Amino acid sequence: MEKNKKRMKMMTLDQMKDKDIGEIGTQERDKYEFDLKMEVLGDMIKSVRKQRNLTQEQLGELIGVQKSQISKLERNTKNVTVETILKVFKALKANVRFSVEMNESEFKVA
Amino acid sequence: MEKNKKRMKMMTLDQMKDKDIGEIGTQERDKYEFDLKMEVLGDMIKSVRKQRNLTQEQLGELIGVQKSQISKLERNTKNVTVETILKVFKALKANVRFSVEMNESEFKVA
DNA sequence: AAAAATGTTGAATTATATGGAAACATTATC
DNA sequence: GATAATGTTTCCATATAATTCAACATTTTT
Repeated sequence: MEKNKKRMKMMTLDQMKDKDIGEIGTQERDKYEFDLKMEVLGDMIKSVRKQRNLTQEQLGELIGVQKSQISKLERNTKNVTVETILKVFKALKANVRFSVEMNESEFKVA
Repeated sequence: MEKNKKRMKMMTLDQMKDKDIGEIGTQERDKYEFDLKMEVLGDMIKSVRKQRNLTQEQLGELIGVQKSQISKLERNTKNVTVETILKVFKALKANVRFSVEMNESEFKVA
């Protein structure tokens, strides 16, 4: 993260900003937050796809699935598999970063 | 990413370092890379759990699953669901970050 | 405003992730 | 090195993610 000055535009979601993860909320709150993240994930797919100027059908072809599947990935606030995420963004030639951080430590995963 | 100078230790995996995602490899290569990421993900769980000084059984209790399930998540190079990832790291009070970046743009998801 | 292109939805199917139980293996503790 | 604690594996059930097809809806183009 030192020399990562690659001048990037950041589209940070307000709702997604750092929050006290220590304080566990109610179950509804948890579900809400999960749905939010899933929704955002779908938005990301759509957003990147648009930037690549691809239709759902075209993206589907790249991956090997129907356009309906892409639509679902973009709109459904359902759960998703890591494999699916990687598959989609790979087709979109986008780099997926997944990291976990604790107090003082951060662990890069991909 | 500007004022993210929160002094963090980074455990970067050599194998995981930035690579040309534009150049799509063979299918075996793809699978290899996917397995790698899954393996690393498992390692992360284990690593954070250890830092929290928890046994698999204890972590399991926090989440509400058997220790065998934790073991599987840590060792299995299988696919995993986003919900599961979040659930585990939430129990570990660790913050999960997931982002997607293209050429010039980065999109924060969580 | 028709026609064509693109996106959405629902129902059904298939594949597979989640999970428990118990037996086994490994590692720590005495 | 026996005992206890921790982690692993296998077999199995259940839930649900991935996917298709086809009809429908929306948006874009002409």
